[in-house]
Amino acid sequence: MALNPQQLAAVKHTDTPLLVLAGAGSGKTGVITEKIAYLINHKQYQPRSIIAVTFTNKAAQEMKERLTKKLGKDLVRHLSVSTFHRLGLNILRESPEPAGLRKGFTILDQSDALAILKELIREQNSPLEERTAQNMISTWKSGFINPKQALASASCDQATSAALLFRDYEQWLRSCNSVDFDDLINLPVQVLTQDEEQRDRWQGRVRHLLVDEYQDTNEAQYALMRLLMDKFGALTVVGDDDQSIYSWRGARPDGLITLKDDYPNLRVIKLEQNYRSSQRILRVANAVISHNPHLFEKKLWSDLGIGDEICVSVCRHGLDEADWVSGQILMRQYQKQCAFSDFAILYRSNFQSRHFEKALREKNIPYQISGGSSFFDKAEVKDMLAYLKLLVNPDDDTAFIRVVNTPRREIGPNTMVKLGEYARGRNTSLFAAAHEMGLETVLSGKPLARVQSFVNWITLQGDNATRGDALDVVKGVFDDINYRDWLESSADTPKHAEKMLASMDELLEWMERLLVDEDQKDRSLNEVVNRLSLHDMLSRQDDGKPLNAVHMLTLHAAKGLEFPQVYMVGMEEELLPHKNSIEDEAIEEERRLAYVGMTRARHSLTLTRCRSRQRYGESSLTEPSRFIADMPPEDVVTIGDTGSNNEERDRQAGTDALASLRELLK
DNA sequence: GCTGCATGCGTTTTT
DNA sequence: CGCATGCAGC
Repeated sequence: MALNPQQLAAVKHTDTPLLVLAGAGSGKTGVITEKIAYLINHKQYQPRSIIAVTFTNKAAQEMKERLTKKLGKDLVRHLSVSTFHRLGLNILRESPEPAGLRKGFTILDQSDALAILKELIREQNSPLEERTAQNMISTWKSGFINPKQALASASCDQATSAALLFRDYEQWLRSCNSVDFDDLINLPVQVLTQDEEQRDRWQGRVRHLLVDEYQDTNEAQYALMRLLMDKFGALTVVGDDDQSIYSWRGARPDGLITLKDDYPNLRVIKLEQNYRSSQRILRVANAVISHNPHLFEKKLWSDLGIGDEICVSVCRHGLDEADWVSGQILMRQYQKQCAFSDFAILYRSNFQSRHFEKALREKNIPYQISGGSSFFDKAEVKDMLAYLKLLVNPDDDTAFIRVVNTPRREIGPNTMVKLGEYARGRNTSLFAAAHEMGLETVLSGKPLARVQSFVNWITLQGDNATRGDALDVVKGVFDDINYRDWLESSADTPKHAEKMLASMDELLEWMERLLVDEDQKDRSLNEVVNRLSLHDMLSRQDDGKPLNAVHMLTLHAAKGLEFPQVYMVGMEEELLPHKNSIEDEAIEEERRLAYVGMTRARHSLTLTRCRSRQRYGESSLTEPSRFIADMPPEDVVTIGDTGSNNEERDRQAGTDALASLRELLK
């Protein structure tokens, strides 16, 4: 890769902390990979002394691929390139005890955590909604506030209730030997702070830490970062305040400023040349983002030619929009003889993908949806994962409850309540409680025998899994419980059964692939389960070739990626900017989201909006997104707009009248 | 204790 | 409109 002077300066600056302010498409990932190569090839750094951190598994994966091309497999194997969460997991795995964990601990995803909160809300008769509680707890945790402090500082009833849930939630997690996503950052900080030996180990190892998408770090991640590189480490962080889109997860865009206070010898290098987009795309994107206040002045420019106008297509409704976009893709693909994978459809919310999926399928256009990983939300997949989790960590109550009666073992709610109360009273997991003699005071006869037979079976399978070939054991487990038959009999339709069996095969396929790593070394079942929990898997590719399919993703998931032709859909008020953000007056972040989306485009950018849209089955008229009005008119071509909403309004009035008539007739 | 239907409810973004 | 939860019957 040929570097421009600023990029070169960023690569060669290795002695003091460095902040690279990198605009969209300015080659920041290239700078990170080049710098890693430079450190190894010219500065004689050991690969294992370099740690690179990204925010998504996808980004980590991509960086690894680029590095492999440049440095070869042998070197890359020793490099640490991962998300913050995986890095935290690695630290915890080496030293779980100071964090109050035991080997084999489980990672709960947010739906697992939500289920726990739901149960606690029931127990405590708490007035809170699960999601609200989860958000509050997560915010506390990433700010290093413990339940006691949360309770002490609670200034309203809601905060007090949440703090009480927080207290029991933390206790529940520890007694199940489980961690949530926040713990994967928090607990390592605790370990490195308290355990001197571990701190020395890690600090002795880290010579250079590189953080991509720095604007998205939250306080906990920043603390972890500092702890890791405090002794000998040097630091390179790369970020762009205009692309900060995770403040709802605790990211602090002003962290770019804090850095300067914490590291007075910080060097700042700006990358302002964009190598991705046409001048027109950049001009429009800049016009939109210029309405935001800025921490750093930055003028992004491109010499890739003026390019085509940005097209704004106004459609009648959602189905129309999907139809139009898929038609355009089909036409352009044919005209230009380009790949389907050159196209991307970007949207604000996952639910918007529905219509597009349908339209693309109808036209036989291949597509792939990234993010919104519905796969792990499926009940059958959760069940299977719960079995795996239980083999590795029998104390995982969440998994225990999930699978204890799936398939039916005639262990019903009555038995479970008694077992649960007994376990809570002794502050142990359900699994441990089932082994205690005292359980006979609350359970007896068949129920007791059934519970004991279940836990014995789990113990046996777990032992086998740690000893023998993990895949064989797992397959054996599912055979043993006749899981295939259970799926078939529990499905409402044959079609559904087929889908569930396909999910099962897919998960087994994943496991097979994950059980053997790049070096043909066997991984433990524990490691595989961790990867599945973090959704940290190799991207699904056939024969190692990326598939030729239209990309469909959310604006959040699109960050860091680029596509020759981009369709940004649903450019309407209440979608982008999102309704909640309008209410919260948090428009700046929505504007950055729009900016991120637009700057993904290389050659062509098309925006679409609908005059009316179905919401919860009811259709209603929409307003164009305010961001469209911010674009220079001379760079924009609008099509399909009849100039007013009249026609649509009439149609809408007719539909409404018909609906109310029907309502009356009922 | 389990299966089936009906009502009611809801959608931001991710590790 | 689609999903999940809750109630009523077997």
